[in-house]
Amino acid sequence: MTRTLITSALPYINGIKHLGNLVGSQLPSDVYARFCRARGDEVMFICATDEHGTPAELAAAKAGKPVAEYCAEMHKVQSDLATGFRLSFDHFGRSSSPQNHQLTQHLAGKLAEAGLISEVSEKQVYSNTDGRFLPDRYIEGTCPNCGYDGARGDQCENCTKQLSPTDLIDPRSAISGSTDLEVRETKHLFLRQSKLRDQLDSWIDRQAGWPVLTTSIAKKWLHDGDGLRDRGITRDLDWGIPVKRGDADWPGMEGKVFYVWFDAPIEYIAATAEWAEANELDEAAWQRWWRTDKGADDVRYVQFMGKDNVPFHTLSFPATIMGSGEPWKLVDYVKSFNYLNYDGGQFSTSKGRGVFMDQALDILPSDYWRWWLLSHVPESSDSEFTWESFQRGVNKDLADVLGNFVSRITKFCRSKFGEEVPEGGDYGAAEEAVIAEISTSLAAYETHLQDIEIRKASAELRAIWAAGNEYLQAAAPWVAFKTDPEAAAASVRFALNLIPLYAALSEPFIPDAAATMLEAMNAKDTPWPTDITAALSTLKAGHAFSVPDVMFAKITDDARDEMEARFTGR
RNA sequence: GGGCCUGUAGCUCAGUUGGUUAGAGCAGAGCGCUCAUAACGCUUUGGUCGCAGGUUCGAGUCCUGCCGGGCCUACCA
Repeated sequence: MTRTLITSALPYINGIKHLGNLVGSQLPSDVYARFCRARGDEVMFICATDEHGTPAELAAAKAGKPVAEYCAEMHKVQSDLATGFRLSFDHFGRSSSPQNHQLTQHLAGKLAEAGLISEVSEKQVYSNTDGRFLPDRYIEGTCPNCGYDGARGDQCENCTKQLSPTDLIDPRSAISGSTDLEVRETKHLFLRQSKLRDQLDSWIDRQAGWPVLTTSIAKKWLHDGDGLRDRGITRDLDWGIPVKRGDADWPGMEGKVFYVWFDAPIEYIAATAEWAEANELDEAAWQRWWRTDKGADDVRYVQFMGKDNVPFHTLSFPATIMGSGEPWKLVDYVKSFNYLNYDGGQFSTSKGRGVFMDQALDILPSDYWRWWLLSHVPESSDSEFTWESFQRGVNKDLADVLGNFVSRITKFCRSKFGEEVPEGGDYGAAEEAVIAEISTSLAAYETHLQDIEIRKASAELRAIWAAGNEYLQAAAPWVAFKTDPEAAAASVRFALNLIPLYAALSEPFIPDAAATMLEAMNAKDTPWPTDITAALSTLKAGHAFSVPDVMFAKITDDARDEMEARFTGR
């Protein structure tokens, strides 16, 4: 049996994510996971909250809560939203888990043993008022280049000049506004990625078929300037994984924690260990997914992420894995996405611009969002959410093409033959033609899903739905019924059989509607089809069904205008 | 500044290693149907493929330059 390990980039803990975050990783990874499962793969689908770092500490402070408590609450919120969107994670973990602490410290120890960790002393800005070191972008001041007074310590947003915090005139803390800042010496661990550059480079070269977006970003980092730079993997923070070499203390690193980008990808592995524990399984149960010496050599590992995450997944994390000298599973395919914009601009948390996951579910069921977002997923370039496009896509594809098909054939059957599959007549040339057409489409659909070409897959799925309406229109059982009821019965039987087929094929995209269709057709165990002829003969004469409620209500113009006004932001 | 991506019908996008008359969905127009969520089906109007050169028997596809949009640029994550 094919074994597929799938991870989605970890959503950061400091708030509810917007639709752009959702469509850039979790949603497409869910489609792929569901498809792999339906096809019969053994799947491990992992995600988690990314909980460490300065923004988490600040968000907790703003909420007036201890950071551990804040993170626990937000994890619950994000976990519930994942459920709301039907994200079918086998485990939704936390990067703050004991498993991740242990594994992160273990890997750091191995890297140190391999000579891939160096200690570097550097000067950083410390805020006495805030009682913390400030990352570059948390320092604001006046730009020495253009005079803009809101410039950040890493870059001036106004003139785009790259800065360092000490360049700023009248620097202040972006957190408190305090000017009581000083430069302090602090020691940090660096991952010596540069020593692994050639190994990483040739590894990337061997990955034929990765998206250009993925490889071009990796190549840029490998070859830009002096090549891949070493990277600091520790921070002066309270909240995080304490710096240790395995179980042992790390002299000189007391009070420091690992950098979130060091521990976050390790959480993919640790979350699988969390899954094992949650299911009362032993270590071997998760190790067979991650240790090539313990069964993971036949696993195919696919990662999903937004483009901003690519360097960490193609370079830093592989460097950690390779450098450890231990047989951990490396990723086989890195699927990356561009961004989804909101009506001519970016989604903005601070400006309240755009739709966030909790708001979306308040407005409409998850299938509506899943369908539109997935059929517009930003694969080749950034894409854009507009209410008009959302309304059109949902109304046309879901309500008119799929929903109305189910509605028209079940209601017609009920009125002429009752709520059971009618008897009589045989399939003929018309049915054979549809079978041939859907067989061809199915092959294309599966190819696109295998290749993780989500947009193309959605277009193919839609074409399969449309084939049902085309068939009904040509067969016209409402006409045949008057002169040849047997022929009408055969047509109706055939069309009814399309419903469970559609449900099985649609499940990766719209799982709730798929379940509704199967329930209505009294066909809950319908498998992924391998033979369309057989699939369309599954429901026999006399098989009882019920007419489902309207599956997708249309979005009216008024409702659309209302939502548009509500989410414009300020 | 550097790098990468992108510009194809009114809109959203496909267009394999260059190969005849550039495709799909939506929107528009016409016709048909009346089972259905005024839904469905059929037909059809739209494109000097961003601009200008070049290579080639042949360029949407390759090369150069220019113009527009976007992203990344390593201490936010």
